[in-house]
Amino acid sequence: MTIVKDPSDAPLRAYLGYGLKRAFNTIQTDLNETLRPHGLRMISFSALSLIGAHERLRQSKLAELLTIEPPNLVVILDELERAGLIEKTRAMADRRAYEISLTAEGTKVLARARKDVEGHDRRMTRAINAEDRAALVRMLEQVERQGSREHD
Amino acid sequence: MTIVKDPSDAPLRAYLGYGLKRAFNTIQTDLNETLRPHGLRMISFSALSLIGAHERLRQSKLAELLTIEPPNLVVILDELERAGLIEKTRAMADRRAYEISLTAEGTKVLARARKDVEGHDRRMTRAINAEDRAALVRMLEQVERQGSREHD
DNA sequence: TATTGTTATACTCTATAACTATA
DNA sequence: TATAGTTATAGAGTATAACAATA
Repeated sequence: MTIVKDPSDAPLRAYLGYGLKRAFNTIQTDLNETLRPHGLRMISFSALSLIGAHERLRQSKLAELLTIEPPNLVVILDELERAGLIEKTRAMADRRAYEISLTAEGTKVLARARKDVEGHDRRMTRAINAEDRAALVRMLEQVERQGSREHD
Repeated sequence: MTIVKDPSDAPLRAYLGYGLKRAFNTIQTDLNETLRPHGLRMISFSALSLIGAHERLRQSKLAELLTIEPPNLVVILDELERAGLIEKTRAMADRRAYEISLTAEGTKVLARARKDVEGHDRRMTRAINAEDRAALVRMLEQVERQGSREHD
């Protein structure tokens, strides 16, 4: 086991964004390795989870929840549809819109992937106790909200 | 001021990577806006800071500190050199290597940019007190280290 | 032979403009 | 006229292979 203790980047460690970027890169790499066997990546796993959590989810609503632009969601949904994990059906109320739902296969893949993601998550936060971890998640949400405010 | 309270992504809020990604996206957007007037972006500001903190920094060492691949650093340094902020001189000890240092102009730009980055940082962490903020930074470092370990 | 830095290249993520079909 | 979804495209960020100069 090797822990790098080089303090040469100390001047940057003072900024939250620097640590955030490095922690995120670490987690993203590990998460994508975790999801690859399931044919998923971070963003498509997120999409699949949200589709599983909502009845007849609108594509526009999903893009909003994922905070991605609609054109980028199209590619992700094409991927999930080709893999047989989701279905898109025209909304009865508005024939422009699509309602997205999991297929039986999608439900199975999501359950399996979720187990591995939970393992990944435990691995990444092994050194942090439950209370601190909850505080960490709460603070990250505060940072996220801070950026969506006007400079008030 | 608007705070989004839509709990529709609750199933994903359980995973650290999800919150980390969202917080990082928020910070990166704000930081890049902060740095644009200085002709810098997150990665080039980081490079400039490290060059300023080390005498005759080797290009290979800088890539390692920034955790980026050497080919990607070439582009960043070209950018900083064209802007007149850094100088590359051949190392006397090893004529393959370059030693990077700030120009007088680079020193000035770095000082000005750093002030704005500190403002950005205070803005992003306004809702978090000093003690919690220190804990946040420490936990992010733990997460980063966790990923660089073998699965032990 | 190995290492420093470079070139060329490719893949992912993100963002915008312009289009289509419906409303 | 406006909205839901799409197509095409472009810009970042990141990664690898192959090369030149030097060790």
